[in-house]
Amino acid sequence: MPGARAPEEQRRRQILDAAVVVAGRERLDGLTVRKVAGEARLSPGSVFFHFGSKEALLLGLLDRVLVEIVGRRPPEDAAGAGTATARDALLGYARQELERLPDEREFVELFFDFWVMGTRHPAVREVMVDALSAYRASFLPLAERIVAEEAERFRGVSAEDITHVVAGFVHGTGFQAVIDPGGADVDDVLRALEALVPPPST
Amino acid sequence: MPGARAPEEQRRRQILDAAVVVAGRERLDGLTVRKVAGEARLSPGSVFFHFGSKEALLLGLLDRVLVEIVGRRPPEDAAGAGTATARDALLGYARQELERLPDEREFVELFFDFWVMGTRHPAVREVMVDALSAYRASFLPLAERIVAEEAERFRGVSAEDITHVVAGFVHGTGFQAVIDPGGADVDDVLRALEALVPPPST
DNA sequence: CGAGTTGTTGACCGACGGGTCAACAACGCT
DNA sequence: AGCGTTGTTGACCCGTCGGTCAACAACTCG
Repeated sequence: MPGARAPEEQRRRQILDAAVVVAGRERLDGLTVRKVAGEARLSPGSVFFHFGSKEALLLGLLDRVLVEIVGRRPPEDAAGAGTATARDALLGYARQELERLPDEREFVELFFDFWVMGTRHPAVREVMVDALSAYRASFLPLAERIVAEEAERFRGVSAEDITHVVAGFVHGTGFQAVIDPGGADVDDVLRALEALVPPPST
Repeated sequence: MPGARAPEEQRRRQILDAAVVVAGRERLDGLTVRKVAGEARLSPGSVFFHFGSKEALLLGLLDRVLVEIVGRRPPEDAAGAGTATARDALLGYARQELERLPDEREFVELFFDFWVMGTRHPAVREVMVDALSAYRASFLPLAERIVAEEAERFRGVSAEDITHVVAGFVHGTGFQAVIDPGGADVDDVLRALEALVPPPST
């Protein structure tokens, strides 16, 4: 029954919701416009009417994924400061990141799918690179405090460099967890990390 | 001209060589049996004759990639010992791993393609998980020396845990480099890592 | 009520992919 | 020489996918 209007922009939401469902089930390479349309109980033509192309649909989906992964950081870690040393806060941050992996597994997988896709796809790459940069920036203040707390030890090392190390560790461990869940115990790995990165000697 | 025989098993090599070329150019998702056949100057039917399915061809290609990435470790690092402390040797190992990324970029990209593919594909997953395990095992002796050198500091931490941390960092940084080459200076990041992981206090 | 606008549909198109297969060619063996 | 084995070819089958489009339906505005 053609013509059944929808309250305007809600259609885009409806379609993106369907895209999330389909991608959660079949991953990025299993996502087709037809499946998304079917999941949204619409015709393929309608999806093209609202998005114009599959690429635009994917970029819309990517935004959704990024909101879930990098956006919506728990508010307390910008502060993150409080009582602990910056080193403890940053390690706590890493712990928190790794511990939420199992819960958000679906979005994490999609995040990594887009990561690899961005390797070939310029538009996706740009969005991903920005997102990764924003991700590191979210704990840059902690890294700055670390550098400040032990100026001699971190001579010639910038806070950004430290965020790269932490992000590298978190993402690498995330990738590992995605292909081999239950392969390594998160708690054991984190304790190893804490032993490798000692607290300030002061 | 059908019937032009080839010296037996050399055809498989020829086809896999072509697969490497095609995958290097178009990545995993751009690889089709037809393109591989064309690159090898054979007909598609011939590829199916020798491999049976695209999946088998991909598994063959995966072996090639793994030989390049995890196999063929420089001989000196098993020793790796020599004069330096284990901590220095392990950090040197990480440095060596990151520095070869640009040179082997093609294979590294394919390695990560297979990594993500393994997330959905059981056969690929199994091979990848084994390869990652072998990768960590290649510097396990260094991790064991680290634990031994400072028993108190690493109480309750196994050498395997340490390899997970190092592998996580290396892979995460590798993924980052693949999507954003030239995003972070490898040398800077490594100096940050070295500052974060201090030498034994002895 | 009538005309224009905005959606909506599903058939359709062209391309392409994995896989099959009948025909055929080179070689080894007896 | 004759024959079976092993390759090799390329046309072909069939499904799917992104995208288009003519037809049509609801809603709006005059």
